[in-house]
Amino acid sequence: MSRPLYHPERDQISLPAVLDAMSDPTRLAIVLYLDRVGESVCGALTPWASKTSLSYHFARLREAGITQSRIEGTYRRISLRRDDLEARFPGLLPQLIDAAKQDPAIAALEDMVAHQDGPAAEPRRKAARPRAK
Amino acid sequence: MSRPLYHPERDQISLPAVLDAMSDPTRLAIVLYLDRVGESVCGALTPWASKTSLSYHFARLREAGITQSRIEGTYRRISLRRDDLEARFPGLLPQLIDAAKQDPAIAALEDMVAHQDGPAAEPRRKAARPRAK
DNA sequence: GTTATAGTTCAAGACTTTTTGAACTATTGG
DNA sequence: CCAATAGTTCAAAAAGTCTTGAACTATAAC
Repeated sequence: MSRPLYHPERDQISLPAVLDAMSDPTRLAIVLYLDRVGESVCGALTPWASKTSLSYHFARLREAGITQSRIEGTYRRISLRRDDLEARFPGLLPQLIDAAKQDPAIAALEDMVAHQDGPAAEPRRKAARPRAK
Repeated sequence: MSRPLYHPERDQISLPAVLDAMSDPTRLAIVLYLDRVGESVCGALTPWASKTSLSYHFARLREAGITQSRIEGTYRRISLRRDDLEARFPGLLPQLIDAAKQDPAIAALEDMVAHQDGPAAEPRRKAARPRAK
């Protein structure tokens, strides 16, 4: 877990891979969410799916070149690779985000996290509680 | 074979379905080809894949709402649903076509048909004899 | 009528995708 | 040290994708 996560080089990003990664409703909602909050962590989205399942989807986005993961302690801070995508396929990412906002099914998914009760977007380091059990 | 082929209504076109259909190199090349020639038939692309395989890919594009098939004799004349896509997801199709042109792997596939020896793009109907009904 | 052409449909097989839970690593805090 | 948290990895199962060839339908040419 300490070795660097795989990220394709800018020039290696392929259109079929990008579209394939974006063709899943969960992942489209993740991209919409990242577009809105800038940076997030895997665990912020557990309302959508299990931890394992999210790890899988985040890996697919990362391996397609859509996101980058920065390791920070036990967290992975994930964000969109806006500049690389813009360089490789100018205008594509903003266009896909725009289209996703117009698909009710995707927007509804995104709302699940948007209007959540708890502060899931920025998980607070929980002051490691006392031994209590 | 005489009943109308399924086409989703304009409002039923979903982004994940569109992106899924576009995430295959063969289908991206088909879209690029249709963008260039306007209208084509299934058999024009047999250099890329078998007849059965092409039928499958064309069905996927049609069922995602990306293309329309007009039955004309034994042919199906296939074209892009530019207006419907523009209405549903403004700017998306031109953007995807533009991006596809910048992916060497897709462009190379498209070239296979672009610079072909035979006149595969517009299969000549052998001058329908006066017998016509 | 017969034959040819354009395309679909079917079933099989190889492969890929996604979800699950259990086991695992790495880091933080006490 | 110990325990909790964040996330990955593994294997299994269910479902979906794509290619193939054979069988099929519908139209057109003769």
